[in-house]
Amino acid sequence: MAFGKGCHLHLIDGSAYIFRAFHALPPLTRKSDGLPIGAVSGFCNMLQRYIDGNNGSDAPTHVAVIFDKGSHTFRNDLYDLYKANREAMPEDLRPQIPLTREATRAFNIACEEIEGFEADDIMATLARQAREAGGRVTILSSDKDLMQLVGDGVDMLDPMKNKRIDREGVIEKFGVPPERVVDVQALAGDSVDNVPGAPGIGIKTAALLINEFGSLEDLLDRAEEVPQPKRRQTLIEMREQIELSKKLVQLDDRMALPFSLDDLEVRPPEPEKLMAFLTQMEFRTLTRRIAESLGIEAPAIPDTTPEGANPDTDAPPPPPVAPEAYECVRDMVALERWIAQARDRGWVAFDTETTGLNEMTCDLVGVSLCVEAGTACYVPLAHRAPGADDLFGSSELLEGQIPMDRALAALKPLLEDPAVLKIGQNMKYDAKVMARYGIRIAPIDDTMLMSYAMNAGLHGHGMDALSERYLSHTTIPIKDMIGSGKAQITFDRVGIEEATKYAAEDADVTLRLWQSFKPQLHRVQVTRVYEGLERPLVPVLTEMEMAGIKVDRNVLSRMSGAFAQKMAQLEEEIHQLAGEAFNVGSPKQLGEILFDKMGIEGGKKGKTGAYATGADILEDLATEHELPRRVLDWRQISKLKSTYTDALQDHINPDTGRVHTSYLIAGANTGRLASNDPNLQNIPVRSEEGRRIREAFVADEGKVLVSLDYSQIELRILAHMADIPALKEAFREGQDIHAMTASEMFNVPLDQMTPDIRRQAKAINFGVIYGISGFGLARNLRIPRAEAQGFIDRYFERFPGIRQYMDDTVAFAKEHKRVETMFGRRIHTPEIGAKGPRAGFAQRAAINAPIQGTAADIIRRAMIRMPAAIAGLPARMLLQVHDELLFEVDKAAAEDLIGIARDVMEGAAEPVVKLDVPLIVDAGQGANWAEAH
DNA sequence: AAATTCACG
DNA sequence: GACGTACGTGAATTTC
Repeated sequence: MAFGKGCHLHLIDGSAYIFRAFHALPPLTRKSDGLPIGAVSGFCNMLQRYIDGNNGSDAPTHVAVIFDKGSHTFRNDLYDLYKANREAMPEDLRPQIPLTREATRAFNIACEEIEGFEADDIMATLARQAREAGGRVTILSSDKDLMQLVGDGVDMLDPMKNKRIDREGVIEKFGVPPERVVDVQALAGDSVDNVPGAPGIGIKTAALLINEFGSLEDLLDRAEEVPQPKRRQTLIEMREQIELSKKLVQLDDRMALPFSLDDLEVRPPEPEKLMAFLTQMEFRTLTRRIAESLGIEAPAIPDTTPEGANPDTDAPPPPPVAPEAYECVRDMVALERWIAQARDRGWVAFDTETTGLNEMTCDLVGVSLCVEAGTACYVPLAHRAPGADDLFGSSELLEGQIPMDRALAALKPLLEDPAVLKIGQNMKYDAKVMARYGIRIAPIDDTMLMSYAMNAGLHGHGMDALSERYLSHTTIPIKDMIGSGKAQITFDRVGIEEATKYAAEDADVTLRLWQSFKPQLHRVQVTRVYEGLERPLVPVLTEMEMAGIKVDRNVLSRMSGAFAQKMAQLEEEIHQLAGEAFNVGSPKQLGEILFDKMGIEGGKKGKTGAYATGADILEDLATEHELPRRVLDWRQISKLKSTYTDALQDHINPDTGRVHTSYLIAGANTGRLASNDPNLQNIPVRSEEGRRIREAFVADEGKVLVSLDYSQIELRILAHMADIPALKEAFREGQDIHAMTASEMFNVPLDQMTPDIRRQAKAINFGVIYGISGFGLARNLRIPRAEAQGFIDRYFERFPGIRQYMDDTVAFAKEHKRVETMFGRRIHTPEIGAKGPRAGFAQRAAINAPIQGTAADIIRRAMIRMPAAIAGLPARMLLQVHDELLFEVDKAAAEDLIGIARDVMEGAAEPVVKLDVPLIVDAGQGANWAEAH
């Protein structure tokens, strides 16, 4: 039936339905795989209720559900801050968006959306068309932005309150009739959509003014006549902003639509299609109820699926990975098609190929995208002919590649689109590479971090291993592309066809892993860990790593020279003492000199049969002999020179003059970060000589380095977790914890404490954190083993809760094959049931992990909150060293920074965890890291 | 590539 | 009665 006189059009505001459904309902997940499904369920319920309510005389002849699509509309072109303060879509809602489209179609209701337009504009256009054709319109929404459409033959219906809004209702709400609503909105502005309006004027004042002057235009033209001086001034000065606001709130009812009113005719339900969708969603009650109302038998829904099953129980299994099938994207038309597909889905797996492993120095060679298992492409951007170098080591780009700038310009809106989730494996790498090309990828998911949150301690989290383990698929080795060793080439020299298979496979595998992991996160109950402690760290670390820290090459190079001299001198003395020249750096040769030639008592070690010559052994020998002392000195300097003063210089980035480390988020089993390339978490500090290396880490001109570190954080956590009243009390009183321990253990009053007794207690305190043993403590303190064991026994007697904690933790580990931090991070302990020496090892690791891991979680929380907290200061967070954060800040703002950052760190456990002991942060500042620490 | 050593928390 | 032995990392060097 053609739309015309007597017809009645219903327009359903789909996006409003979804958000209502999402926020009104408790989170609900699909039983078989944990897919969040609450909003879809609520959405279906609302649609069903809508259909049930349509039996009256007022039933529609035409109906459509209208959705928003894309985040960029013509309003963003008018005003780039339009809807800028809108919060990101909740993670659990995102995957449900496409499902609501499916649901609408399953109900056999027309479902319309147009890229780059808001649903409101489509509804405005349809409403106008319907009126002009002589029909009536009802808009099912409560959105006040739509009230401007109400009028002769058009009204609104709030589906939740079942309240009809007509002309009178609009006047009640806005104080003006519908045709003046935009004028009021233009003046009042809208904080939700970030429409500026006129400052100081709200809806009430706006309505007053519009009623008095007749229209916005008249008001602005005759603003001089407004009696209130402040108001008058605002209207005159802000005229442009007000006019812009009107353009933002004015709906476009003249859109060109690719469909007509006739296409929206009400269609009878198709029970099979609807039932298929509802059962796939596993809506038991809803399926039964709708089946009843349709007068058919409700299909059975399988109860549940086995662990590790494919998430889409009703969907066919994904196709096997087939690298030959991947598309190579060589022109803009094809690229735009892929981008559109990604937008349609709301997610895309993304991967970059580069010329190296260092994100700060490598060049982008190509990117790959995957929108569905098996449907992936590679976009080559900078491949070159193999070997055909010119004098400067470069060659012409190969034909058939989209120019880099054009491709990136097309990809940027997608990669930055808040409505499209970008899925990666180790996304920090890709985020850093793309950031150097001016693209800030967001929002993201990361399969490496998902694996880490679920399976830390069980296996590694690299893509090849994950693919093997969870997809039973062996990925193409990178060696097949670039070779290895001396003949290794960079990825830009790999043939484009070969590269397509390799690169697109990575994106394909990443997407498949994501589809498998995403529902598992819920099932395993680590969603909070992943979303709260892993994923948010990616942008924070990206910023820190790209900021880098300034290192003074001259300081290092001067020290290097001095070290070389000292080493040469020591080497000569060592050779003389040995009576022959040998390589002091060779433990094997040193062992032979010491134990064979010089005949010192000592033993072989390990299956290699080599003598052990570690520092502790040489330390013992040093009391009797001179040579070992010199070797120890030589080794210390050699270490400082090779690892620090020399190697560090090679890490100074020529472009920035700074050193950019890279943090591994999923490196350490306990939740700690690890730093590499270079490791800036092990810069010397314990020895006076080594400490001076920190003088080379400097603040930029006009700035200082600020260091804040948690005091005794692991002992505090132990005191809380093991619930030791004496320790908790001591921390609350701000006492010297090691002196207190010594006093308790050895019955020495605090005022008679000696440094030596305190030192022993300190060693015991640390030993407890590591899972103490008599042997280990004896070796550490260099005392007889029996005496060490005596200390431990006494410690457990004085603090019986410690033993209890250790026993409980090991028992928990044995039962669950894992332990947990206070924030729910899981650390697996597969070796806990082992026999022999490995048993003790696994038990100590299990005892230590919750303590070390909880401390790691706390500083992660501080780091995640830090950027927002210090946003107003001229400061940057540069480094994390487990319990320390290092900042660079303008001199004048150093104290402000210390105050704010300290508050963030000391309060980082809250509100999730309330510790019985305070967290205390010490701070320092200076021109270099040695001074700041 | 493995083993050894040593820097850090 | 013997086994080994403090927790977590990364990097440079030598040796196989």
